[in-house]
Amino acid sequence: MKKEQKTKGSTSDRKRHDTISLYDAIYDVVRLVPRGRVTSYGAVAAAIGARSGARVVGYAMNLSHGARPKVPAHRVVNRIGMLTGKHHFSPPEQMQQLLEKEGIKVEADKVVDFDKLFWDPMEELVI
DNA sequence: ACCGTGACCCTTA
DNA sequence: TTAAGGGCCACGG
Repeated sequence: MKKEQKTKGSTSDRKRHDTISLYDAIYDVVRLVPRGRVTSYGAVAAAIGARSGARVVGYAMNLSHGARPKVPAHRVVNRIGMLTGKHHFSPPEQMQQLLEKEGIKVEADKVVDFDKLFWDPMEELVI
């Protein structure tokens, strides 16, 4: 895959993931999301310590289309519980369908009781 | 190597 | 209260 191109010697310890890619960490965290629960992009970003922000997480999700094992991108929503990425699914309704299949209710492209169903990866990482 | 784009989030008016 | 703008980083062309 990607090798470390150290053109600059002063990389310092900015990245904690030298051997693995940032995307791998993101996928791993997302895969940790239990069935029937949801999380947010910001939570994942914070979990991996990516100050890059939630934006990169969303971008990673976009590439997770062909990631193996399958990445439950449908369980990842924005911080208000809105299905911002639904439009990117094969059929846009697919995301909502998958959520409903897991017992999650969705209304107006928003996860019902998002606050209760919210799953913070950080809590699991602490253990 | 530079520029534009993006499944976001936070601060300020 | 709602609305708007800026900022952050990574990837593709």
